[in-house]
Amino acid sequence: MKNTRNGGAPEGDKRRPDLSMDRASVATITRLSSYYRVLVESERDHVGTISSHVLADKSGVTSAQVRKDLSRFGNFGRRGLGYNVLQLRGQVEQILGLGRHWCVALIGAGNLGHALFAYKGFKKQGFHIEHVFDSDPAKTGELWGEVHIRPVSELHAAAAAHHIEIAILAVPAEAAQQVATMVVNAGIRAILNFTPGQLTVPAAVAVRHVDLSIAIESLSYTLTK
Amino acid sequence: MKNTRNGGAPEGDKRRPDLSMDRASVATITRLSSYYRVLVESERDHVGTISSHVLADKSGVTSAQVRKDLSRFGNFGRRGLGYNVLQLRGQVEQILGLGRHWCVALIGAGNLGHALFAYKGFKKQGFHIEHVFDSDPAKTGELWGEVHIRPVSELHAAAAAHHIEIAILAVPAEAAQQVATMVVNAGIRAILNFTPGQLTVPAAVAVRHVDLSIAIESLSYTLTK
DNA sequence: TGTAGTTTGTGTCGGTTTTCACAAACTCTG
DNA sequence: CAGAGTTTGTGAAAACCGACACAAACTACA
Repeated sequence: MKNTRNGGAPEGDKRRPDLSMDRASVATITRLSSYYRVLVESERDHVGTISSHVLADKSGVTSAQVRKDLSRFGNFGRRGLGYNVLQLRGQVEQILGLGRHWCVALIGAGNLGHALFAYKGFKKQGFHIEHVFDSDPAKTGELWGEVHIRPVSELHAAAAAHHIEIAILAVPAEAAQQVATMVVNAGIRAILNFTPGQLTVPAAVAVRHVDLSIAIESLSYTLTK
Repeated sequence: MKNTRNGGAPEGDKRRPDLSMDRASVATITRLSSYYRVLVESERDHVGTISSHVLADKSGVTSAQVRKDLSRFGNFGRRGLGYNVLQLRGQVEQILGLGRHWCVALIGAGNLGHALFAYKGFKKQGFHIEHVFDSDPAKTGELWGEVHIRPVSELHAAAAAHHIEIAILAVPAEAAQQVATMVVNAGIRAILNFTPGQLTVPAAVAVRHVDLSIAIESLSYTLTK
């Protein structure tokens, strides 16, 4: 139905209504997320139009970078004017796959797990942690808000029954690989990994690594000079 | 016969006993952190020597990458043999500025702040959260382990008195910039930022951004395809 | 000692990403 | 409506980064 190239509209319409093209790099997507945040903020402040320059300043990149990034997905701007905040927010939302409901499972109900569970940023963008698992029988059965903590052995069944799409790993380092394998076997294709160290998973599974130690070590290096 | 270790040789010696040279990229430092983790693990398992190939496999990169990264800081390996685990661990430790005591302040004693405070990975690598601040009077005065939560208004004085080197920001988004400015004014030159959005600070201040939402949005994009 | 095997360190190449710079497209004002 | 001013979109250049491949340096063992 949708031709990927130049639109079907004859009328000399050069616009590309395109939304999903060949894979963009993680760096590009990360920047899009920043733009998105700025756009939401601008929308809240009733800003109607925003230029690549302003968007760039607020996101900490160059204006050329903003234009290149956006033009990869379509011609969203108006020359001489800039970008319509409302429209662009919608476009970026669609590109990033936001604006819908994602079913997320949290595995590991320790300190970090609890903080992630309570973090409002996830839910605000459609990522709902509706299932929590832990291997510790002492934790199992606990009630967090409306969510019961269940043993990880139930992960497989729950994933199938509730269509869990993303797993957040917040377990001890020793258990990380084992749990990751369980997640994969449960049919979940995306992992947000908060454990240190490398996870080995099939190529079809997407992994994003958030490593707290590495972040602070990078600071330490900079300070040491 | 080049000198292998020591290196007391005067000039004409091509070796670089160098430890800190011109800025390496954040990507390089991030990989060094991964190597470091593998080295510590290997040391614990009484592995005496490790090749770039093995180190690469365990870190999820190519062996050429490992050698390039390490050779940027010195000639640590022995051809035909590999790297001495003990020595290399020490070298990387020194490059990253680990193996010493860092005085860290945590600002924001909410859920995330508490999880970060309890995270053992920091202390294990020398980053000691010895000061906790919060603006909420309800929190102020609470005792976490041996650390009293103090009002942020005391940050400036505490930073000077105790030589705080790194600040971890875990405050609500709205307060982020304001608190960051306070941190800078207190003379702290490194910030590990867990709040969403861009911080504006002088160029002399190092900032590393850990953005939970952006990480999960990148997954969402990938799943959306 | 000599020779076969191993592994590092690095020059070089290829690809990707970012920046630059400018024409085209549009707005705005008088 | 015309002309001045703005801003996008995008080729082209530059910078950056990782992979490759191989000589040099070392080990190991007969």
